Amino acid sequence: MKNIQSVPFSDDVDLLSYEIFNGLTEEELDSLTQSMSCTLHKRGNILYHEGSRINGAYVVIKGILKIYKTGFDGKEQIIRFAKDGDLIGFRSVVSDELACTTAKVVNDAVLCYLPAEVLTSLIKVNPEFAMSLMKLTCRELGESNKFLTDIAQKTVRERLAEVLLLLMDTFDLDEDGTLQISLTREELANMVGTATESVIRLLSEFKSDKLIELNGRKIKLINIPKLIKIGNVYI
Amino acid sequence: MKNIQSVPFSDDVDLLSYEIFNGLTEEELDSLTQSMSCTLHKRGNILYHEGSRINGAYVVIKGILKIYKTGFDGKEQIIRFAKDGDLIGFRSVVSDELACTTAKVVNDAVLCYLPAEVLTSLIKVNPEFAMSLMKLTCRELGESNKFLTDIAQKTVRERLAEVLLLLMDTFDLDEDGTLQISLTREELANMVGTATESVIRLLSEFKSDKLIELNGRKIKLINIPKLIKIGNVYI
DNA sequence: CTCAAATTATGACATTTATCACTTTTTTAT
DNA sequence: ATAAAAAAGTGATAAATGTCATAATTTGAG
Repeated sequence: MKNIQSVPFSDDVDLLSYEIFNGLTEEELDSLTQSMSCTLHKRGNILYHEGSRINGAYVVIKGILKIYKTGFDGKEQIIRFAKDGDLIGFRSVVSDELACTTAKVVNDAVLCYLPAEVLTSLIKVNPEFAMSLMKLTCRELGESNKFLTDIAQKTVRERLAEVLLLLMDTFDLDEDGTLQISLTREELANMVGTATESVIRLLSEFKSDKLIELNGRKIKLINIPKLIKIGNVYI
Repeated sequence: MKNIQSVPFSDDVDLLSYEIFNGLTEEELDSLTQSMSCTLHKRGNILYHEGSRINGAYVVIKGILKIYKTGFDGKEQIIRFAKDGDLIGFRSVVSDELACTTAKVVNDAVLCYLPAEVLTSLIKVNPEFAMSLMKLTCRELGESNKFLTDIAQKTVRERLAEVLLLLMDTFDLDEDGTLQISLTREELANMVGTATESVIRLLSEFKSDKLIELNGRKIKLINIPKLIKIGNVYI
């Protein structure tokens, strides 16, 4: 069994390159580097479960994770994805509540663990760090509210177009316009908030309408302005 | 015209009694009291509009406001209500973004204005205050994600039951079990994320099923356990 | 108090979306 | 390489919800 889900990661990691740590002093960064342990996590590995107690946050060095909630009937609702430079799990650490989401590795990831004490003491010692963390949370809150409104008011078709554009913004396209992330139809459905079959049908429609091209899980966006129009996305 | 939408409010306001200001020192509280101006706002008054720049936050001393986003077709989505002791508008101040919601007075309110500079300097000077503000935001984020999942996965019927219970938790019931807040059917629909007609029909159903009693905008909850069951609400 | 405006209510109907049952294709583990 | 499992795809159908039209009722400004 490939049950070795997390193994030590030895490469040097340069924390400074991550936006969140901008405000830290030289010494703070050094001691932070000391107290962090980095591990490699395989696809499918769950970092923490909704409802569990978290004793620290993770810095995503590499890879992709999905952050989702589980509805009462077991269906996942993907809240967001985390990628390089993102800090996950700190919401629960800060608010001192149980994890309200599950974090699962989608693309193999290198993660550095940041113990709660270290995080909270940094917040208390370095106001600039506290401020940037707060900014982060506030932005997330803004996005969450935006998405809430979309799910409440837009049709599934609109939301799917929007999600494709969101994935483009988050993970970019490669040279030929293909989304750099590949998700199952079910995962797409869990982002959009609909049934898997609905996503399958709508993707086919988008394909017939020459908005996208499909190649297994690879989605190539070929008419972005039209997708923007369908999704009623203004930026 | 009753266009006098905001008038000075002279009564003494005891900031200490609000949870958010717990961590402040005597002096900080004093100077805060100095720099704040309190005003009375009438029902219907809009404090700030989505998309506008905010130069400060407001402490709600008394009254109720609805915080909502406007969808692309003009339909409101109520994100939450603010009442005594709540701090509103600080998300935009902290994240340094335009307001992503509109705040409108539902029940006449006394609000104290807290200029951005004062707020940010407090965050930088007092780590405990920063921490409690961050906790607040993190909790809000948790709630927003919870609601997002509910809207994505639950039926309108379930969500309406849930919203009634949420209103009970937020605003309490009076002696005979009636919700202390009265909203129009449209406002309820804008919370639930559905059409006004659907709310009207479902409320009638709940009434026939002896779960609630209706008296104009007053809603009396008479079978809370059943509402919990219908709404799939676990606490 | 009075009247216009807003809200509530209701029925008929259209549309969207979910569900179920099943086949085909792809992925994954050994 | 191959079998088993997972995912993708499709059609038929049901259920939920939105929309529109219109009437009744309530609210609130003057």
